[in-house]
Amino acid sequence: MRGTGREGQMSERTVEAPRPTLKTIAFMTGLGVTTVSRALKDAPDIGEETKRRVQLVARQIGYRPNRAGVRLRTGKTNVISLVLDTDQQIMSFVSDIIYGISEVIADTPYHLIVTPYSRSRDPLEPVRYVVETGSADGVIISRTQPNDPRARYLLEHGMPFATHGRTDMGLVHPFHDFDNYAFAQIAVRQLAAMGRRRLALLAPPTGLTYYAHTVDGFADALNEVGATEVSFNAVSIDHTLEHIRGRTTQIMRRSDRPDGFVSSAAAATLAIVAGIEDAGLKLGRDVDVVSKQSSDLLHLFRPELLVVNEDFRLAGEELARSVLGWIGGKDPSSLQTLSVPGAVDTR
Amino acid sequence: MRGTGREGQMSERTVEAPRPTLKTIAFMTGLGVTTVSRALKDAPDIGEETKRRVQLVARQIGYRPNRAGVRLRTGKTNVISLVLDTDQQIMSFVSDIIYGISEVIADTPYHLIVTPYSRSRDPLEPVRYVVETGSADGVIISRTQPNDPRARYLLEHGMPFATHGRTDMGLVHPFHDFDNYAFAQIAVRQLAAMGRRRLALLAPPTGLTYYAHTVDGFADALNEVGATEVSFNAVSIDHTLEHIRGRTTQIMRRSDRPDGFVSSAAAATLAIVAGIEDAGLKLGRDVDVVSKQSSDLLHLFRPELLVVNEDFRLAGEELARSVLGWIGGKDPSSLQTLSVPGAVDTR
DNA sequence: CGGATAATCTGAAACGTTGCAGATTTCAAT
DNA sequence: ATTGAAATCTGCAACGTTTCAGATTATCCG
Repeated sequence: MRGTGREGQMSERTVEAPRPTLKTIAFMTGLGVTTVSRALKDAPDIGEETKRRVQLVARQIGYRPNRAGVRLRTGKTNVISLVLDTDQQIMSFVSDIIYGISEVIADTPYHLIVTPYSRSRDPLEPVRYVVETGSADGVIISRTQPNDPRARYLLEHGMPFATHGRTDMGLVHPFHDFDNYAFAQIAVRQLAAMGRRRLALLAPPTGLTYYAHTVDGFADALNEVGATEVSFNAVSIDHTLEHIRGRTTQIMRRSDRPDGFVSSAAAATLAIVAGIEDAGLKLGRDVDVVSKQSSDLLHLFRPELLVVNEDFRLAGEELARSVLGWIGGKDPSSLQTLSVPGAVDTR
Repeated sequence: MRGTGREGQMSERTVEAPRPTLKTIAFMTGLGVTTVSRALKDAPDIGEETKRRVQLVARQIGYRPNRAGVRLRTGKTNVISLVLDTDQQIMSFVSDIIYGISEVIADTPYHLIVTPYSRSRDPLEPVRYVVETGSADGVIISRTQPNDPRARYLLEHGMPFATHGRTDMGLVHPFHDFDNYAFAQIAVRQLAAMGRRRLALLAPPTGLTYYAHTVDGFADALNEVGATEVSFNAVSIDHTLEHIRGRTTQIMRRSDRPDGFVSSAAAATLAIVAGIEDAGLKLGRDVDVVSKQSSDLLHLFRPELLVVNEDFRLAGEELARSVLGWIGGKDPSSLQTLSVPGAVDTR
């Protein structure tokens, strides 16, 4: 349109008005910068008319406070950091959580930044980074452990956070959790109601808090319905699908094989079913499987599967609300939510 | 441990040394702040020994430049913004892309911030926000369209970016794309080699660039192998799984039903197979399906499925490298990568 | 009318960083 | 010795914001 041809990557920029600042508004209104600043935040010592005038102008010219300025002056970053485990295999939940968080912070000044870490390295590292550099006002962590060094560290350093999953350290902090005790319980009850008596559990990895919840719910319900457990302990949903599949086949070839499975993850369930069929057995006839899932795919896979839904988007929303609440000064103990599973969906 | 009990949420904080700044180092070394600043960035007008001294001290006390300070002064944010469509259903790719990006920026000063938007709203909104507020040094966008207003806008405003998928506007910018033309082509060839002659394509949504690529590859290969197309145009992978399933059943009940499918997404493939079976037909006998997948699940679902893998983590890595490259001054035309699919995995 | 009080506004300083325009010192060439 | 250049270092100012400690004006009371 304009220019001679190769202007170089950055130069075609049209002449733009520089971004308006407080100074701009101050000049336009004839007021001092301080007054403008205070007027915009509705301070009591500014005249009503002045406030309206300033706010009108600000809106008209599309004023947006400069984040770096605010951050430098006040230390407030308006950032939430989501700490993610990069070498996780079960990834489906990540996007849902992110979407959930996004939705909640959409009409706040907050930004979401993703802070990855590798489980093989120091799990404290990302959290320490955030605290030391003050790069966020709040943190969300997942894969929570009963005695979670990250939660302890954040608490000690006064950094607001929320955990996905509970801890068990006698410390109070916001969390959101899915009631995995209830999940295992209703799963077992469902299987028992279908006449299944020898049940195996594919549990979460042992280190995480919800491992214990799941195992407890499973055990208590077994007891309640008078069924017995077929040990499947050596495996968890963190193992590769190949591994789960192989171990399932093994266990299904034994004479004392289970006639029911409870699976804590959808992907793992695919492997379990494959393993069952590798052993020449049939789902729904020889064995039933209750599985958690976070998106509605398992019924397409095998209609016979029994599923319980876990909503990770909701988790993201709750987690975001919790951190924001804590940052906003609410009592952490009031920011704890537990999502109870619905009934088993047998389709 | 210490204290009387209820100290309130923020107060347990141990007395911490304030974060070191340039001033701290200046004081410790007896130098001026400017000198320290310049020494840390290895400027030519600072003595060698001084540099070593300053850098040593900086490392010892764990100096980390204050991002707000840098940003305020220089405008450099050290942030990459990933613009995401929040009401996307096929989500599996999100986490992979994020992990890929994270991996690349891990040993750079960059942070990744996720900027969500709802497709129902103005797609230009998030991109405009980033440009207007200068909240990132570079942007990554997905769901790229042939004539993409976001890419055009970013280009016009001199904001470095990379697109996941190509555009077709005669403008040059970095991108990473999967070769969907090749995918459709080898899929068709594979089906033809298995004796399938009446093929249907479950394509990407029409608005996106890779729709055309896929359709072209499909058509060209059909022509090459002398097979015919059974139109499946009214559906795309963006439809609900229920919808795809129903339409598949319909088409499979027709007398001129297809004996082969090419599917552009794994989740959709589940629905296609369900639809096929709803119609009383059998995968591998009556019909074969070639599907793209991004994680290795489809073979667990039905071993008969033919799959081609698309690596979204790689995409994330390439996209991150591209934006960083552009920010770093590289020629955009040198930052375009195309990922060619491997052979069809028949297992 | 003096003096207090309230209401409203304001400049200066500071947060941490970097670019600019010197300042100081050293040393070689004249 | 004088000049000049090179090498090395440094104050100051500015980025945009908020807090602090007033300043100014208007209003009210006795």
